[in-house]
Amino acid sequence: MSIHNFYDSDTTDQLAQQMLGMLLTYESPNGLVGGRIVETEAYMGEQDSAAHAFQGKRTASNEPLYGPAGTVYIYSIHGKYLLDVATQSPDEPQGILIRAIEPTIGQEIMYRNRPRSGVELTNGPGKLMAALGIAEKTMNFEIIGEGKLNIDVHDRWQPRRVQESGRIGVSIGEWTDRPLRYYVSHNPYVSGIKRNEVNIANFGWI
DNA sequence: ACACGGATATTCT
DNA sequence: GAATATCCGTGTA
Repeated sequence: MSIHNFYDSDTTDQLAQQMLGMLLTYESPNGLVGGRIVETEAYMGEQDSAAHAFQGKRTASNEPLYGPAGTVYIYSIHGKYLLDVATQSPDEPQGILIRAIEPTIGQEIMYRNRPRSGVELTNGPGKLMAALGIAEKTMNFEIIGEGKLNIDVHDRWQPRRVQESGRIGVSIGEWTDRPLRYYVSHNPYVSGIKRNEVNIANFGWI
């Protein structure tokens, strides 16, 4: 197995865009669940004022960011659990936050995990983790694809258009307005998308 | 002990 | 739509 993989094959912002459409799956105790990635954010490491590793900040909880490309980084905020994948070489603490998925596998299981209607199932980073049924950090330091969490880089739906914007919840430093959030234009599972932006016919896929 | 955050739910005009 | 209320793990003290 090579030490190089998708997660160090390009700059982190480029990787975040390329992840849109990929199939994310989790072999949960209740069965296989997952869906298509429709929204991501890139965090560019020590120089990025919004990143957990800004200025080299390194603690027990953000340590997975310093792991090799593809390391799972689950962290909690406001009592929720969020999913990141570390990018670039070890000790280069960049990463990508998975912000929303369009559910395609095990939807019944996910609606049981998170009893909300429609897009409310997975249209946010904490929501999608609750839907998958992940509420702990035990998968930290695993390499994505080597455990129960997987992102299939070869199984990718093609977005008609990729849209970018500033990152959500980021309000400090000069990186606040950098367009490092990416989403599938017109997809209903994108967080905060307006109803009249949704393309009900194709959900924004080719 | 305590303040706060890469969020979400609820409660209003 | 916008303004709270609440979530609880984490970092610093």
